[in-house]
Amino acid sequence: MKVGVSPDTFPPRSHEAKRISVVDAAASVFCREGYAGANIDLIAAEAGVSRQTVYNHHGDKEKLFMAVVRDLTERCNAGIFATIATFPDQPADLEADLVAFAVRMNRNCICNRDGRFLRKLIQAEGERYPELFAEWREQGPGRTWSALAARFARLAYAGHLSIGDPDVAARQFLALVNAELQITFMLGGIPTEEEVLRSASNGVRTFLAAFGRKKAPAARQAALAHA
Amino acid sequence: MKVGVSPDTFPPRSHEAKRISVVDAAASVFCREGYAGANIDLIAAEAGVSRQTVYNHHGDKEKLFMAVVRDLTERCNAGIFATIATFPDQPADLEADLVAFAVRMNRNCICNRDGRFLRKLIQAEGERYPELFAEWREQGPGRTWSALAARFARLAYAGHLSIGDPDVAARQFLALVNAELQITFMLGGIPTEEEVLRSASNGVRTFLAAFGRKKAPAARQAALAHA
DNA sequence: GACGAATTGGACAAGCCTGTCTAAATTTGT
DNA sequence: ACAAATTTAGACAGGCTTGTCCAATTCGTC
Repeated sequence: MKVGVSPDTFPPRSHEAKRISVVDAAASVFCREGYAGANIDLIAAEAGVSRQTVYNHHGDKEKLFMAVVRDLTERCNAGIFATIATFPDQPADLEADLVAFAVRMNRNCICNRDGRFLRKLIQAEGERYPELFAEWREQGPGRTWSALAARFARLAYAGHLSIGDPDVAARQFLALVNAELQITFMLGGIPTEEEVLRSASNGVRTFLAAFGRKKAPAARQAALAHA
Repeated sequence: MKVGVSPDTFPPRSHEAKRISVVDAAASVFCREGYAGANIDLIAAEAGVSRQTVYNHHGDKEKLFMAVVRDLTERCNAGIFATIATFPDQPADLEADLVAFAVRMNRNCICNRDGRFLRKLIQAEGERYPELFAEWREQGPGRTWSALAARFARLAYAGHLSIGDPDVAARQFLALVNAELQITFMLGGIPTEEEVLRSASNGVRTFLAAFGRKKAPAARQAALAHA
């Protein structure tokens, strides 16, 4: 309607650019100040546009907030699935590969701008907009865990791991590799590259101690039969 | 000054009762609405006192907020250490005892009112009041992990566990037994008793698979020697 | 260069919130 | 029962914020 959409050129250059700029600034301010504390004037200033432009593009504060959440959800999910695609299916060195994967997951999905912002908005406003975040819950963690569980199941099937329930293993993997970063996340901080690596290394070591392929599966099955 | 403090009687009965009532209501409202969105009138109404009484007791909104955080921090820490005191030092059934401990930890420290409220306030306002929450960080998680690590070290020393770094093991224990509750916590929900139990059971099983003392150390070492 | 759309800055009303003040009512201890 | 302290309801000023309106300006396009 508004955009003529000529064939091979960006029709609304600065228009769309400003829209994005507003959403980005809004994400930052909503996270820093909370929904109630966020100030439209501040968002406009941070986006480098006038207050009126914010209203032109997004209607009102609540619609702007929803646009922010949808935007972050979409980008985060894209990042997560792109990262899961790099899961080591045929590991040369399983421990090293899993650590590298965990570090990628942290850097690209959890510690980056979108991840931190979305997490904070969910925590702060999740109860106020249940339907808005229900969507995130299904599209995000739900699918993430399934996809990751499938990868672990494949590793188990190939004999690299010894896993009971792949869904449980996937959740525990994520919990383990982030175990030492919880406090930093809680306070909104960004862990250093070294902290991420150490947490991932320790987590993967424990994960493999629990699920790593046992060299003597017969003995293990015998022990289980005993019980 | 204000309180005469006669020897053996509670000088300000309903006075102090109202103060507590205000702090409790304030905790609830601050959590639900965020600091900026919290409304003193609403807090007063929820506490069953007049707005003026809130100001009489706590001065202004920011002081009230600090009182809330200190209150929650204190009670949470007390609960945590009371629960850690119930750690199974001489376990009859290590797995069952650790599961029961994890469930207690969840019920008494993490899922209860104070725990949920404090977590949410830390997440939402931690960056705005660094010094306020730095205190929590040192007194809470710092000491919790040390205390828990000491308990695990003792179990290891007694031959019940095989642990490298007790601090890492303590953090990973907490991460594992809460692995399946993360999403619920994020959205401010309260997991059911059954969910808590399942997460704890799965977490402890994996924890013991990684750190449990092997029943047949000779066979295991033989297998390792094989490789 | 000219046209139309988007943007800007500012003024503006309406509403809400904090924090103070007051006089009346209530509670507390003696 | 009395006196002091506390609590209450309500009014109130001051400040801030949202969302609208409008005239002037800038920008992109033809």
